[in-house]
Amino acid sequence: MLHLALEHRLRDAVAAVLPDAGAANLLVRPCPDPRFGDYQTNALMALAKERKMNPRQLATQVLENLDVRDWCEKVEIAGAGFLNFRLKTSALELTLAAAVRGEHLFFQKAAQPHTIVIDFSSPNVAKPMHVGHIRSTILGECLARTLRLLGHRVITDNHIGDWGTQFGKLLVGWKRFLNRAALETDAICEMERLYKAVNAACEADATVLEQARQELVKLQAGDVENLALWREMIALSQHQFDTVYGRLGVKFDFTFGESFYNPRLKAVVQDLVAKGIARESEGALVVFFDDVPALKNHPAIIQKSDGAANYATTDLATLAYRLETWQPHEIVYVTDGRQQLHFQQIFAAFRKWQSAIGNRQSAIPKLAHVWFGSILGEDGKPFKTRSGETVKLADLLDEAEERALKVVTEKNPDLPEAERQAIARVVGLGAVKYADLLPNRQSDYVFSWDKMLALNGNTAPYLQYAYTRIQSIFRKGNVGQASRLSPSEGNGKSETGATPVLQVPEEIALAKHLLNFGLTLEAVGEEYRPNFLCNYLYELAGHFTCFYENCPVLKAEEPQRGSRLALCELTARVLKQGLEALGIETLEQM
RNA sequence: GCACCCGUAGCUCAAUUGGAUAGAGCUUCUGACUUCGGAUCAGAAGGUUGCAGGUUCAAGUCCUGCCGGGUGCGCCA
Repeated sequence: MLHLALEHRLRDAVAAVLPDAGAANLLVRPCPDPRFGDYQTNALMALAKERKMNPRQLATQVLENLDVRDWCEKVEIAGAGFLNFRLKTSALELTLAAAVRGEHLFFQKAAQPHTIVIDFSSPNVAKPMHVGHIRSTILGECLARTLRLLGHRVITDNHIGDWGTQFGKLLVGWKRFLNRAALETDAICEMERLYKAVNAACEADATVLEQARQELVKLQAGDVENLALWREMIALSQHQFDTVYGRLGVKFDFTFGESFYNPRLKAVVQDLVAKGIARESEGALVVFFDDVPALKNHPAIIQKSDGAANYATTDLATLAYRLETWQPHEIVYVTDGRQQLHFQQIFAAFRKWQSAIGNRQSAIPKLAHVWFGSILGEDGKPFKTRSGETVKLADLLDEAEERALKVVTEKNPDLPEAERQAIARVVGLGAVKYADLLPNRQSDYVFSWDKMLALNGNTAPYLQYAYTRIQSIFRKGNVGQASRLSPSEGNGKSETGATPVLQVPEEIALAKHLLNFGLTLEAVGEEYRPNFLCNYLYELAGHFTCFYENCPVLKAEEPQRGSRLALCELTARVLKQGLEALGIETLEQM
């Protein structure tokens, strides 16, 4: 929070010394070690180097023009040219007091809100959602929530796989092997069975394969019966998606599947050819990237030699649609890392296309492929069930809740069963999500029930527990909801409406960490890395427990009691808000 | 063969434009007032960041080579 103010003043000071210096890299970040101070900037060293200046001398000059007396003790020059800032306790108290009054929760909305399209989850019709969809879904949802929290206009779009060659086989299966009763019991399971049955039949009998082709051609030609069946398959699948998303708390603004873009594909291909971006090669229409070294040997096919479009065509049409419909600043794709080459091609082709159209550089959105690694089993190989099948997402969530219920029952056997189940749902789902968000997204991670449901260590239950302990203080102290913080009050009348007065090191450390919530949210949004937020919240919980161990709240005398209650309240609100950004719920007790 | 990603403590993972003495958890060991919830906390132990060079005031991070692992590579998505 205050780092922004410091940054602002730093820019002024640098501008006074070096009027032509760019401000973009003049960042103020938390110190890695509290002994150096609370915040630092190392930007002056880079700046000095650029201009072949003596870094400490530059630091001295900047310091002469730097006025941060409102917030900081004496600023120090250290090492090769760091500036170290140490916050005044009074500045901390003022910032906390503003938060108590509900003026902010340690973050600021973006000064210039962006429109950001996020494409994630993307399951396939007629197939069960499985673990392969979990990271995309959870990461995408978290990014959407975080960016919205920061004030951006976020548009989530589920690009489901509702078109393609598999429907030929599915239609054959539907017409020949459909078991209506099974379809009503478990539609996805039945459709999966049909697909497998036809696949097997195709291998045994080539005429079945031919039938599948014909059904596909009929579907593509708009055959009424096939279209109706196809729509039914989508509707049944959507029902499954909705169930899973409902459990996960995931919502989409739009679900424009691949088929949505069918009517646009021809025009896209024609335009790419007309603009000289795609050309014929071996019967197909292909985009070559001679000017992009990494893609020199990887051209993209946008129309197969049989005249059909493929996924590259659909993705380009999708980009064009999003651009003309929403004029976004950014379009973000959350998929696994294996699609890196594909998205490089799509992005490169799209840029060529846009500049050929004559779109100005500034009108072309930033395109980001937010990719992630695989989920592995404890044996280090792709995560599968014991029998070697992919793990269905619904089963995984069931198991998470079951395992959480066991733990809850063990810890709290006296709670009524319904309550234990409600807790188990929040704890179990939170654990799964957190386990997915905590690792750096680009690394593969090993799936472990024991680790994610562990009650200590860097896990969701630990954070949820920290939250419930705070709530417990309020219950015990009879500090009801009504008398607690709300944006409209905070005139000091209520017990927690008191202005925090920071006296002991644990209070100060906790307060300083609260201030960095916004910095963390911004980093998550800029780097698309929710693990920054996970680690921030874990550290926050750590600072809180340290405070909790050393600073009695309810037993303290006024005004310290009110001040500490306010610290508790602010911590609880940041924990709740942070977990909410991760898509994880909190509980009053567990 | 080419391209991309990864290699950090016994294990699982962090490390914010390259930034100061590489941090957590698990495990092990030692402790903590009938405790505002012990589902907790404090402390200890654990490292030549795969190897060898290079750039830099500063390298886990950038460059080159090598070793080991994963993934992808024109008509699937």
